[in-house]
Amino acid sequence: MNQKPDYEKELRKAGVRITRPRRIIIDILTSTEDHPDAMKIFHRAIEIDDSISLSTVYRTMNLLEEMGAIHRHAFNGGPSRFEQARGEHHDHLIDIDTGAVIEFQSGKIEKLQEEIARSLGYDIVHHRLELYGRKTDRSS
Amino acid sequence: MNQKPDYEKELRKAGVRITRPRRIIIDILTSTEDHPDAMKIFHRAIEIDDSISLSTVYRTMNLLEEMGAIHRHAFNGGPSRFEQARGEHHDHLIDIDTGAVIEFQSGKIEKLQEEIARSLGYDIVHHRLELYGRKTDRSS
DNA sequence: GCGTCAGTTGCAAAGATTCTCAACTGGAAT
DNA sequence: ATTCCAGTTGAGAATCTTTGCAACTGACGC
Repeated sequence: MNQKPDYEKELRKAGVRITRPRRIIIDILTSTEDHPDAMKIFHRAIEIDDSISLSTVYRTMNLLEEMGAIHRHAFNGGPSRFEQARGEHHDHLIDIDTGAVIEFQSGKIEKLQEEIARSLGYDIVHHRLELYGRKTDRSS
Repeated sequence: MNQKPDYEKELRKAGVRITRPRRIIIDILTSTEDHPDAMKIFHRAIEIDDSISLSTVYRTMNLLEEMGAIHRHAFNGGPSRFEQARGEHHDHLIDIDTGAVIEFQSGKIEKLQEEIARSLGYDIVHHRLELYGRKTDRSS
């Protein structure tokens, strides 16, 4: 139900090695529906291979984030939580009151970003757009 | 040369107290041109009042960020760095290779964001748009 | 298959950030 | 000016994340 992009191919293309810890961590990310934090990923990982270290989880998260394969969210000071960037790129609207994450996408915005970067002499490698909002109040 | 918004008035309006530590920290932020991290702000603060704690610096950063008075940047795993949100709102293009921060603004993008949030039933409180890019390669 | 070497890992330690809680303090009301 | 109390603070503990380094291991060429 959930498309699993071929991260291994992408990783190899990016010049990084496919190691056992990375394979396990990627499997965990591609097969979950929630937004686990590093510690949660670590616990799930050591059930499969108890030699994996928390450092490696963090390092892999940073690696995948830079590649644009996952997104990182931080709610009110808590630890970062991660989510697979499956399929189309999307951005996030975070509910300030509940921490809920709503995904959306806008080709128009993406296009504008490209234009802006180009005019400044840059190529966009990745980007982060987060809207922090509150449910429109219709009562009171 | 650098407009200093009346944060005290804004703070009071938001229902938070104007305390001595906060006044000092805000002064530091409004009178610097760089993007200091929490430790740097802390060191500058204790020169003025050596009773200020690092906790308070962090707490004040979070407070001001939520109010939209400052922006937070995080480069390749390093500590967060802060910047006064002076005048017009602007977004950031971060040079992946050097960590340089280029500011820009786009009314079009802002407007699109509003539209998207409204269509999802939200009012935007604040937002973060960061483009991570690399200088367009004209040689090679 | 075997050797090689740069990329990767685990561990421990350091660094960054948040949290707990008792003591303190703005500022509103009097 | 004095009182009062919710918001704030400092100190240190706890939590989260990155880093240094020696040992290990993919991937490539032979």
